[in-house]
Amino acid sequence: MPEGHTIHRAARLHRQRFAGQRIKAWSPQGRFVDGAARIDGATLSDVRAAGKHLFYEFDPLEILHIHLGLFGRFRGFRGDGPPPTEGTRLAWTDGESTLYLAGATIVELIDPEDEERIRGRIGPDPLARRGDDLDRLAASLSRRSISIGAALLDQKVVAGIGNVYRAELLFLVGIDPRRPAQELSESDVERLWDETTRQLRLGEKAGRIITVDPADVGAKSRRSLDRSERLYAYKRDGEPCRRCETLILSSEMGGRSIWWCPACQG
DNA sequence: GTGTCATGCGTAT
DNA sequence: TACGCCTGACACG
Repeated sequence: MPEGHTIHRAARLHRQRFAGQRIKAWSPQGRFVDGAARIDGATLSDVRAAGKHLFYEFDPLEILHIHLGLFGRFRGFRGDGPPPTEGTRLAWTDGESTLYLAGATIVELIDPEDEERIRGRIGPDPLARRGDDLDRLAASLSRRSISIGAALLDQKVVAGIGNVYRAELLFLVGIDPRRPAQELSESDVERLWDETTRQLRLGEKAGRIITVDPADVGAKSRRSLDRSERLYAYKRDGEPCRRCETLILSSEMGGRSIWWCPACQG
């Protein structure tokens, strides 16, 4: 569900499916009636993702800003699809496909300047790489007197990482989440950023988070991994590390639970 | 049916 | 640090 990979995937799929199409929009739940009326009959011209934010641009110009929060979810259907659930805030169709959105924290129409403001307050996005990302990340980490585990959940540090990726990425690069962000070496930061980019790209493609190397669980391919085999650390407290059998630990960090292997993540 | 939990985040204290 | 907000899935009786 909604970490950065989900958001970028939604942008890509919705652009493919609906860009250039005239949209009929409504709000089954009734909490976005006015907004839906403003995009009803407009043509979707572009869909952009930035970290965990989505921006849908319409012609005549309207910008729909969506943030899925913890529970937000899209559901897409060929044709009309089933009736929307009670919580469906926004529904639209172009006649060929139907899209439902429920549970999102933010569903609003904004001005272009608002989009810029939102983009300006988030950090480098591993799924929208720019040349200076690594420098921005290193500079940002060197300024923070918090643990790397807490830093990774801060969207100003990296835009798009959530609680699953934070645990998994730190496992993959062998860094203890409790280590002070400032103390990471240049090469630690570089490895972390490369792994972040790699994993989010894989997640965007697959539509789910799978970080485990199939060889570590005796499987042949990533696709064949069972749901219970896809992650190394997240929610595995008390279970043996998939690489060294040491029991996975957990604690609170940055207001959320985190899990790590005390042996692999020195 | 009820209770709990969740891949988020802003605001109040 | 706590709480509220958004919804739905699943465990439990």
